[in-house]
Amino acid sequence: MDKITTLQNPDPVTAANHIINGVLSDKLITMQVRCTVNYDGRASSNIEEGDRILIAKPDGTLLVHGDENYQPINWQSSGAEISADITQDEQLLVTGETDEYLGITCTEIYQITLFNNKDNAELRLKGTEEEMHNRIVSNPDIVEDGLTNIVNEKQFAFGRVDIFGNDAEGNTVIIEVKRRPATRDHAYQLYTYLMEYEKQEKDTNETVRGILVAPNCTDYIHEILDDLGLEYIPMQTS
Amino acid sequence: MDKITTLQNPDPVTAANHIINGVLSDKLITMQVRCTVNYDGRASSNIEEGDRILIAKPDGTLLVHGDENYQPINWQSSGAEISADITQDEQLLVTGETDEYLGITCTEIYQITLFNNKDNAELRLKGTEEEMHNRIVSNPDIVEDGLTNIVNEKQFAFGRVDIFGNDAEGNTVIIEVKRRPATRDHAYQLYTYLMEYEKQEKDTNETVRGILVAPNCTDYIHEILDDLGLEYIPMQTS
DNA sequence: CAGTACATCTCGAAG
DNA sequence: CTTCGAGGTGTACTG
Repeated sequence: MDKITTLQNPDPVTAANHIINGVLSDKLITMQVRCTVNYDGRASSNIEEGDRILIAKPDGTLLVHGDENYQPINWQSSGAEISADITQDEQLLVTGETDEYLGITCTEIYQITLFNNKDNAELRLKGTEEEMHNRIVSNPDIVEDGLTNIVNEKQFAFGRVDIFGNDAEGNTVIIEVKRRPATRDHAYQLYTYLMEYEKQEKDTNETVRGILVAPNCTDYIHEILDDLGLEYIPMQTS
Repeated sequence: MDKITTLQNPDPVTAANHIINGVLSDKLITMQVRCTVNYDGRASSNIEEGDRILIAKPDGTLLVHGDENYQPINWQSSGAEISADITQDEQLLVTGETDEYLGITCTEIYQITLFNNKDNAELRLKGTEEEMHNRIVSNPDIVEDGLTNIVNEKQFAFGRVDIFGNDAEGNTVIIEVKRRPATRDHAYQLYTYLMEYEKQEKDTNETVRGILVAPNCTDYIHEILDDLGLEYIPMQTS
């Protein structure tokens, strides 16, 4: 069978049949069309007529891409039931339905491509937060010399601490790890852990330190950390 | 000029010229190819050979879509410089570069489509957080009877409080509004505001309450709010 | 330009 | 099945 089946400027009925064909045989479908789009679900929207690219995937993903931006202008996530019909005024209507509705009414159909694709490869990604955790746990000295009793992902009533342990002086250390430059929210999260730990878990005479580990930190965020009595240690993702 | 220009099974050199042509004339480019993908930037990744769809937009967006999921398996956001070249072993290499690098090496080129699209339509979306703010400010009773001195977006040294005011007993009220179900981060944010307000702003005898307004809240989040001495008020987006 | 917060977030993993 | 948290999050808006 051919990898590619392409129709150019089909009439709506031929187009609908072609699409249904592609959906039934698990093809990756791409269309260049002029269309209006209506969405109703978690939010609702509709868009005026324009030229767009549609992608329908065998897993039920339906994307409407315009001429700019990473994001589709409208979409249905995987799991939708994709179908094609003819409206009363003889136009192609492509729909993706779950409990939400996405309808694409096509006034012009420039091209439809069915792609009989094969893709078994898997993506391997490096530089994740998990990797940073592992590096710290296996060698805590990269955060600070003398850290001991390291526990990864320690659960408390108030939340789950990324890395928990003691410093060289025996003080309790709560470490929050981020793979992105530090933000206010990161500071708030660590601060809340510190306060709640002190309220719920702290022994008398126990001193608790909060350390934010991230690849970067602006002066502004550093001030917030200072205000909140927290420390910052830089660490790259890889 | 034609809306659509399509090449099927071009040789790599013809393909590269066609792509460069499309980029220079601001076309929306779609390709069906067999390729490997390498990414290096905020993270890094590579993925083995497989059949995929490429989309290159005139704003510099470059998407590599597989046969499942809303998300591309790899991409470059708008602003990238898209180009096409021939490798030493005579293969088509499509790249998108900013300070990050995305390289797509094509071992098979099934089809390339240039789409001379026109899209001036705008999307209108309903159900935002701003709407919720407005509803509360114009009628605070929907949060709680007797709220007064309501200030929207009040700025403090420690951050910007969504809604600030007094309750019927004259206590200070800090309200954080979310249009989505409450999360841990929302609780931590509000808690930090409360603590910092008490530390920096509170008069003697002043009592401060923190209220999280959101359309929904799980038991787990409600426990966290309870632990932190915060309140939750449900409110729908529309 | 950085900082901030929303999003029809998506998506995978864990409980 | 829901819940939770990360993501190369992207995106718009404010100062």
